[in-house]
Amino acid sequence: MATVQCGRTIIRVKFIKTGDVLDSIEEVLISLRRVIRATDLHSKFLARTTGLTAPQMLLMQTIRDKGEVTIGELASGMSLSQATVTTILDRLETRQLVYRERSKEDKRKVHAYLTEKAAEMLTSAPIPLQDQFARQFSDLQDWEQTMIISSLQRVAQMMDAQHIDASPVLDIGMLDRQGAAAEASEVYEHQHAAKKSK
Amino acid sequence: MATVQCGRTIIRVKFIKTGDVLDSIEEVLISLRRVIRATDLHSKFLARTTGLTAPQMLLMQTIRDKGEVTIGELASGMSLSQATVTTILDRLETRQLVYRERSKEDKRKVHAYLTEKAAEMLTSAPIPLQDQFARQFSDLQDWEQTMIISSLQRVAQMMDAQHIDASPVLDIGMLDRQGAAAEASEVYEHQHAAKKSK
DNA sequence: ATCTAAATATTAGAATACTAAATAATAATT
DNA sequence: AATTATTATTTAGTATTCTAATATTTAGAT
Repeated sequence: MATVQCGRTIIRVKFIKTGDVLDSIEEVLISLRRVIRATDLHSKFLARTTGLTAPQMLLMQTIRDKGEVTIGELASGMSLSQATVTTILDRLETRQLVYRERSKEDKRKVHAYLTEKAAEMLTSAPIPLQDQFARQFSDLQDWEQTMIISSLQRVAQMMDAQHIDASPVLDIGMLDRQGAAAEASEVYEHQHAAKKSK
Repeated sequence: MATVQCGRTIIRVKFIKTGDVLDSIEEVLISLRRVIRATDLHSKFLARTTGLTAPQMLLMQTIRDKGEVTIGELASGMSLSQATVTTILDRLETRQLVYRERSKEDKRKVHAYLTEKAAEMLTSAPIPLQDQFARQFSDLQDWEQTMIISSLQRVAQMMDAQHIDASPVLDIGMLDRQGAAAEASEVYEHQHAAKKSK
């Protein structure tokens, strides 16, 4: 019976030994493909229903989330070239979903803003995948929600590990930051120091 | 201390109560975005290094996996229109990565095949993301690998639940199908019957 | 102050992806 | 035989994405 400390939380685990690591990886990849495919189909659905394409939608969401952003920030944030962002913004601007204003501090920069219309569209837009997912997710038990979150964070961390040197272990303690209480009953030595990225 | 049965396996869990379900969902979505973004960046990288675009690569992989496929099967399998598949195949055919043959049984149908060149390219192609991921994944402990797999399968299942009526709970027993042994120590009543999709 | 270099956004041009509609060929049905 | 359905292609139009070139502004150096 293994026991592992996660922040102030203890998890005691007894689990099967999977037959082959390669098979496990294959299962992970299959699941990931399924997830990615589902989101892919979803964004196609959104494109059909809203008349906006996925990049357009994503760009608007990014503007909403980041507030006053420049084109360059949008480009690097979305991993696109500035030219691409410009053309997408052009299309959004002709639909009056976005407007641009040159910065007063640095006249090289241009800020992008959402219009009222766009803000409404984003809030009132159908987000069936997220909604449906959220509904199902909230029906799960706490331990399962926590498990999923930590697993996904771990996977995400491993995937953009290009930028990270050597922190192969998820900071499960992050789960604890909501301020929930937990009592320890057993402790497993944590092999790697937790480390925040960014 | 909650205890849950997963197939023949028992997991005993004591975990924090996350503050707010909405926050949890937000964390899940953020992680998913990170994962999807990582794979997205990866396919861009592949496109740069191999000279092929992501759809082209995916199409070739699909042909390899499915064997003798028609254009329509490729289209539905990849959720694209036949026209799109046709044009992608056109480009692959000019590069001599794919060839087509009209079916003898049903002359409306056209089968797509990989050339030697393509098969080689697929096997020898750099798959650094998967490799890197696989390396890190295999370094994880068994319980963590299992946790990640079941979490991902659960998420994937919830995401394409459009097609599924009402089986909101992951068939964790699937994890057991490798034939590994496990001893039970406690049992938590499983609320939902396991159910295989497809 | 002037010149140079860097940063920033846009434009232009090209390749790809995607869809819908029309077309053509074959198979199945009546 | 005639009609209908299936399958793949072509065509036309829009969107995405990149690189390279351009213009403008800012910052730094002389």
